[in-house]
Amino acid sequence: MSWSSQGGFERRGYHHGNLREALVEAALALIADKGPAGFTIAEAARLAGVSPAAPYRHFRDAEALIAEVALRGFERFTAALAAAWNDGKPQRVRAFESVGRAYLAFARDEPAYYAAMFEARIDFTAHPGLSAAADHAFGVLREAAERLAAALPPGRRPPSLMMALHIWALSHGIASLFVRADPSRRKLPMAPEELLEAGVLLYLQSLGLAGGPM
Amino acid sequence: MSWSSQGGFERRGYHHGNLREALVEAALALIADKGPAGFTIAEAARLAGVSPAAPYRHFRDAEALIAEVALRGFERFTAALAAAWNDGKPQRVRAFESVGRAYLAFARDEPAYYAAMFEARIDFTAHPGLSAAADHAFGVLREAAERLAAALPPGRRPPSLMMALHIWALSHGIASLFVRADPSRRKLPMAPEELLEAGVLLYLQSLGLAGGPM
DNA sequence: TGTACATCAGTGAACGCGCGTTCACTGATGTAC
DNA sequence: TGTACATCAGTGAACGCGCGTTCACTGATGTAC
Repeated sequence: MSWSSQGGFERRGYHHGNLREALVEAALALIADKGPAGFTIAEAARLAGVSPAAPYRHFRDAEALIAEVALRGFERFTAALAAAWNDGKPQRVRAFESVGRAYLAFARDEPAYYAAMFEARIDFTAHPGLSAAADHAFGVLREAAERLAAALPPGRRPPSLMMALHIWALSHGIASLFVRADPSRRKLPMAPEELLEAGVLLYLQSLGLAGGPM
Repeated sequence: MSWSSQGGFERRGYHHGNLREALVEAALALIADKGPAGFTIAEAARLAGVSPAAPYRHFRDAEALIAEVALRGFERFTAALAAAWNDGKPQRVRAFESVGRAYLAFARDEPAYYAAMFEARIDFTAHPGLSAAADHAFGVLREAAERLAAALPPGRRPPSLMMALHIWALSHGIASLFVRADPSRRKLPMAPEELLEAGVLLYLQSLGLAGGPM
C-alpha cells in the first residue's frame, strides 16, 4: 500500500504539496493499527514519505496532530449523528434510536477517529476548537432529547439535558465495552445495537415517551 | 516519597525481598501519573530501586506487569461492588443503586487500577485469569439484577443478563465520560452519582421494579 | 513578458536520550547430610 | 551444629534502536515591478 498513490497525495518533487493532509491520514492509519499510544511523529513522517523534521512545519508535536485528528473526528461524528437524527423524521422515537445506532456505527467503522477522540487522553483545553467540536456532537443529542421531551405536556417534561446525558453515557458505555474490536472485549449474547435500542426504549418508556409493554 | 519506607518494602541488601509487590506499586504510581501508555519497565525498576534488568525475573514484559495490575484491580473492583450490593440488604433497589455508586467511586478513587483494567488495551486472552477476574466483577451485577428481577412474577421478569449489561454500560459510560479526572472531561450540571442514580431509577421503573412518578 | 527577490516547505545530518533486552556475574538464602 | 552445595534474585555493563528535536541548508513557488 503506497500513500503516494492514495487519496491524491501525489508527491511531486521537493515540496510535498499536501503534507498536512498526508500526516493526518498517516496518523489515522497508525492509530488504527496500534492505538493512540503507539503513534509517533517519526513514523507518521515515514508513512507520508517525508523527512522526520518535516511534520514540525505543520504540527507542534504528536499531541497536536492527534488533536487535529480528534477535531476532525468530532466533526464527522456530529455529521453522522445529525444525519441519523434527520430532524426527527419520519418519527421522533425512531429517529432517536437511529442516533444511538449511529453512535455505535461510528465507534465500529471509525476506530481511529474514535480512539483519538475518547481514548487518547488529549488535553481538550489546550487545543482550541476541540471542546467546541465535542460540544457540537453532544448538541445533536441534546436537541433530539429536547424535541422528544416537547411531545409531553409542560408539567411532565423531563429535563432534556439529563436525557441527553443518560443516552450519551449508555451509548458510550456500550461502544467502549462491546463494540471496540479489542481482543479483550467481552462477547455479547446480542448485537450491541440491540442492547442499546432496548435500553433506550425502556428509558423512554419510563419517561412516558415511548409506548411499550408497560 | 520513598518506596523503601512505604508498605513494608524495606530494601535489605542484595536481594530486594519483595520486588514483585514493589513493582506493582510502582506501576500503579506511574499509571496514575501518566496513564498506561507512559509506563515503562525501566522506570518502574528505578522507582523500586533496582537495576533495569531485575523486573524481568518477575514479569515477561511491560504488558505482563500491567496485566497483573489489572487483575488485582478486578479483584478489588469485585470486592467493592459486592460490598455495596451487600446481598441486597437492607432493600434491594437501594442496594442496587449503591452498586452503581461503588462503580463510580472505584473509577474516582482508584484511577490507576481503572486505567489498567479498561484503558490499557491489554489482550485479555493472553493473560490467564484476567477474563475470569473481569467476569467475577460483572457477576456481582448479574446476581444483583437477577435478585431484583425475581421480585416480579415470572411472566413479567426482564432478562437479568440484559439488565446487568445495561446498568454496567450506563455506569461505565458515566465513569469514562464524567468521572475520570482528565482535563478533557466535560463539566456536568450535577454529580455523576446523581446522574447515574436517576438513570438507574428510571430504568428500573420502566421494568416495574421501582416505584416512581410514572 | 521577464527578472529579481522574498517566502516557505521540506532536507538530511546530527545530537542526546531513554528504553528493551542480553549476559556473565555475584551475593544471599535455604537445604541435605 | 557445621559445612558444602544448589538455587535463585538482583547486578551492572553493554548493545542497538527509534524517537524528538535542532539546524543551516536548498529547492520550489509566488509576486512585485
